[in-house]
Amino acid sequence: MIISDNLKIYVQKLRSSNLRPTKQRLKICQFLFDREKTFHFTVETLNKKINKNGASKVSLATIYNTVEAFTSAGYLKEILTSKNKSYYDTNIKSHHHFYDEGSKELTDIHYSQIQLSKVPIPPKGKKIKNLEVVIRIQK
Amino acid sequence: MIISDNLKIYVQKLRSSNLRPTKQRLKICQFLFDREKTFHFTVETLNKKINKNGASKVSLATIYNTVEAFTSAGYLKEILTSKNKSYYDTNIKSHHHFYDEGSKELTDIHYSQIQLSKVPIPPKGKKIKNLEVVIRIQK
DNA sequence: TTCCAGTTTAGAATTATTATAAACTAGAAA
DNA sequence: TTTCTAGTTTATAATAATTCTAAACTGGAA
Repeated sequence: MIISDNLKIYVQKLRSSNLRPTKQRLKICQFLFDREKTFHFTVETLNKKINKNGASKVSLATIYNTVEAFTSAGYLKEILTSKNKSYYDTNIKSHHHFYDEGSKELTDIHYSQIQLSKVPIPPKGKKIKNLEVVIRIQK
Repeated sequence: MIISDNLKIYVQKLRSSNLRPTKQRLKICQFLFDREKTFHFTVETLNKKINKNGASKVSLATIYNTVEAFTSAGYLKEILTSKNKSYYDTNIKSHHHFYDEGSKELTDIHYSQIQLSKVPIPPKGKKIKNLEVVIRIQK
């Protein structure tokens, strides 16, 4: 699934967000973003995949720190679920999800697949940051 | 905020779901459902409120068991958030939420306030159980 | 080359939830 | 009413996810 070596791009990207391009962050960048399809994950799954067969390990704490930093920087998006675990998505564009209650799997719904014809006005002094739809499905 | 003593109604309601109407369950029913406005809570907040000034305490384990039982029975609805904590809502009707990222508070959005003009077809063999919109707001 | 703020790390601490197993109780049946 | 038992409650232990801590490490400016 790895497309190409976008290392220089990642270095720039990280610098532009005041994140030092460390070995660990670049490794995680390559794993997350060098792919065609978007990727859904939890810290647990990311940790397993990153440290599967690597010579040098990335610590769990760093995985947590990095995911948090990338989310704040806008490179990742947190997904809403009812599980007590954080889910992330490499697709940061406005889009929605199917959540399969049986398999507990998330699938993207392209933003064009859902159209809202009416949206409420936010409370005074607040503005809308984003709008997410989760459609729970079952057999 | 307590409206009236609906004890008999709760006894019937619980029986109809094969839940014995125990002291603890009835106490929780009265607290949750004897009110005009709907109520958002976590197990933590519910535990505090139920045990605030009561002569007899309801154990935390029972709060968990009861909330789980009431959710399965359809008396409560789990709310989708990005926090690692379960949120529940006494409003089980189809409706949506504002989630204030600053105060971390949830506000109901009546279902009529949001209108969808296009909804995707679920994957084969699956059907839609529900559809929830969360609008994140900030200053 | 030096230096230091930013980063990584292992492990401890914390928080939310689930599991366990003994004691209790609602309510059917005697 | 009393007896009996499956369902329920409870304190506590166990587990799981995340955050904290503080010591060691490092990118990159000077």
